[in-house]
Amino acid sequence: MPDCRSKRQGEIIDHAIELIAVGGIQNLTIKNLSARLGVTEPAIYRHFANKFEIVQAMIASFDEAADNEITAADRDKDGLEGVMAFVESRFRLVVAKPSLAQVMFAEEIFMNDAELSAQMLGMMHKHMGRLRAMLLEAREAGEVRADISPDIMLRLIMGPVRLLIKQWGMSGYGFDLASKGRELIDALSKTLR
Amino acid sequence: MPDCRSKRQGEIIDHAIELIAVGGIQNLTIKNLSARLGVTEPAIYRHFANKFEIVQAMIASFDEAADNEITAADRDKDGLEGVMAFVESRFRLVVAKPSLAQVMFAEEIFMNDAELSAQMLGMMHKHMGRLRAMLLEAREAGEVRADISPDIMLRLIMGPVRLLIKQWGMSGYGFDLASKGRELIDALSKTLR
Amino acid sequence: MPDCRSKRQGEIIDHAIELIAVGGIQNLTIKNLSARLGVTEPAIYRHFANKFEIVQAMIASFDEAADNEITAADRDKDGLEGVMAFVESRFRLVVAKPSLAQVMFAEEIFMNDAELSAQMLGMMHKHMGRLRAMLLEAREAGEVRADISPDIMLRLIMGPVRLLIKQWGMSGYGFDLASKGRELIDALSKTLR
Amino acid sequence: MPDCRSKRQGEIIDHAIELIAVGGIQNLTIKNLSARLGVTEPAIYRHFANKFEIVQAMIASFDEAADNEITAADRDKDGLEGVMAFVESRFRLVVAKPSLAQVMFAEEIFMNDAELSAQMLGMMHKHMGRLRAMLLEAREAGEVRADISPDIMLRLIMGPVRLLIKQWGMSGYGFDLASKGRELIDALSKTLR
DNA sequence: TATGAATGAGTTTTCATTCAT
DNA sequence: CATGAATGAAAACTCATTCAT
Repeated sequence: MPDCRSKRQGEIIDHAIELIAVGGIQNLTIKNLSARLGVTEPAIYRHFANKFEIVQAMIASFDEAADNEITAADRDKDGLEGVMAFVESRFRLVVAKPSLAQVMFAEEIFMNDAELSAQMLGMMHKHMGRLRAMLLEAREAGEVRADISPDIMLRLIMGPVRLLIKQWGMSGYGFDLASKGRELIDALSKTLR
Repeated sequence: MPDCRSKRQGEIIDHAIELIAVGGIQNLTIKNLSARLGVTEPAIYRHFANKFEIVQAMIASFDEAADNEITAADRDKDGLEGVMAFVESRFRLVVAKPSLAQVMFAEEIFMNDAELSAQMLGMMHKHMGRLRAMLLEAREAGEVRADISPDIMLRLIMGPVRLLIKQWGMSGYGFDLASKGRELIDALSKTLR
Repeated sequence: MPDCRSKRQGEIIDHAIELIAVGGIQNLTIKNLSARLGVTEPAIYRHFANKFEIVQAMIASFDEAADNEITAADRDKDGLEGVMAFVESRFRLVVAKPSLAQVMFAEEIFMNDAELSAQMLGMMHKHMGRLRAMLLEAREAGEVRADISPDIMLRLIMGPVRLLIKQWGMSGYGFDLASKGRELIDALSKTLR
Repeated sequence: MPDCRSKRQGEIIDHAIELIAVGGIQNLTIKNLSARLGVTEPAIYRHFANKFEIVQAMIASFDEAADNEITAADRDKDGLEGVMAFVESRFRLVVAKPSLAQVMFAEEIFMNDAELSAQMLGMMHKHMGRLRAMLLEAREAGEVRADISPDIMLRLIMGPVRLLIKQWGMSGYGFDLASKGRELIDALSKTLR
């Protein structure tokens, strides 16, 4: 639903993400935000009722961004192929918008507020749920080994993906994530089959 | 070296960790800290020059805690056995002090300050370096598969470990980490051999 | 250049001077300042980034005030006449804005900060330099005695001027500075010729 | 009355003077003072009931120091000779204890507190009174010109003395005060006779 | 005579937010 | 749609001082 969001709101969210990427949530202040936008602080309140709503909209935008990155073709895939398409889309996502690397998988950033924390957790669960469904298909189709519970296998997949993306962010985007990502996907294929 | 730290300083650090575990760095204020200790705010400054030094000492304490958790027996182990002993010690560590689960692997918490950020990154690199050395031994001894680069294999191991610990923390310690940890270690043994 | 300063900034500076005049720099607190202005403390920070900048602007304003007090006519004068016009302008200045009496010549007030201290010293040197130039003219023109070095004569002039102004301030403006000033100028004329 | 003051009290006062000389009264804190003395803060309170008493004792010590600097021989002198002996003793005083240069004549330092302010003013008046008496003698003896009121002449003398000492302090003792002082005394003799 | 630990009151400054224009 | 001016609350930290030991 990018329709329910004005152009200016989108800009605010983008700058908010970048502020967090650069200096953590402590860096996300209305002052810093307005400075980046080149407006005064009260101007922000023309577009969002308060800071909470900005952060909320920001978290919602992660979901959207993730969804948009999964192509129509990918949506048809299932089983192990679907799992891998999902993982690939994560890498494409952060390569396209690097500041997401430090924010998207850092649930602890929003620990501050119970509601935001729940929203992040819900998102994580939702994505994990989608993955798990595909993984179960793969398992029934015999595409992946059956001696590891889907629960654990989920972590064997997403753990390294998240760690690689986090390290990329922390390194200041200091290596080629796309190629490292392909390597990782390759390794996952080898070990899980 | 806990000798360089007074009893009171240790208490302050413990409470600081718990404050962050509960509500993120935004929750680590001198006010909250002193309230938990049952003293007034200025009392904190008898023990640390400023907030920065508290956080710094806190990060240093992670290192110590991790070191202390690796038993003498573990230190003799090498190769794949050493890797698994390392991973096991991580689980033991957070089980013994659960609040570490939300803090130890959350490098983004300290993004705020370049120096603290570097300190966390350095710690991560140090631990990863130790693991990599053992992994190379395991590889030469033929204990692990050779078709995956040690670099990637490192992430295949620590990624899931970190994710499991994080999920345990986010769930409010809602599942048995020790048993899930054993399951994970088992799965890693199966896939990497 | 009062153009670079907003109306509100000018007010803040004026109140800052008066606070120092009444109770020294220890009396110049954001709290006292805002109370005098009838606003809350944070309101000050809309007009100055921090306390240091207030004091800096205050010192700069001394310079301006002094410059403005020297009339166009005075600027044309040179030699001994110029010197005396300069001295007279000092008296006019503090009579017009008495709180300056306790602040303008009290370099030690700003000892606290090296930069402010240097700024005050620089101002003193600048004014002394102007005086010295006129004094040298007077000397060459034979208007003043030649058996005293210009360096020392400078102090013979400004020392008493500063002391008189200081005493006026310390006395709570308890005597007629204008008439005492004229007396002093008269005495200087007699002794230096 | 140095008898009524313990050795430790004298040390505290000396360090207090130096703290002010270096960074103004804002630099005179119990913390800084105890740090210089190499003791903890409460230790100070063994020797003085509170900060106010330290500053009061410090001001009293100026008086003493000034008195001690006037030699027995000088005390016999009167008239212009007495005046000049007084002035010379001022220069000897600050040369012997340079930190006094920034404190002794800076009445505004104690503006903060009415009582201390009055104490400083009283000291100034006392010294000026002594000088005035000698100046009147000199006048009656025809040693100094009679066309300048003693009041003004007092300022013609002490103004330059104070300014020279202040400049010496502000310059970081960057010139030879003794020789400049002699030059000044010489100039005063020439102009006032 | 000194220390370790603490405190109440205050410091400068930042934060999210409001409101009249 | 945006600004200038402000605010209540809270942040980190400092200050003089106290008290048990």
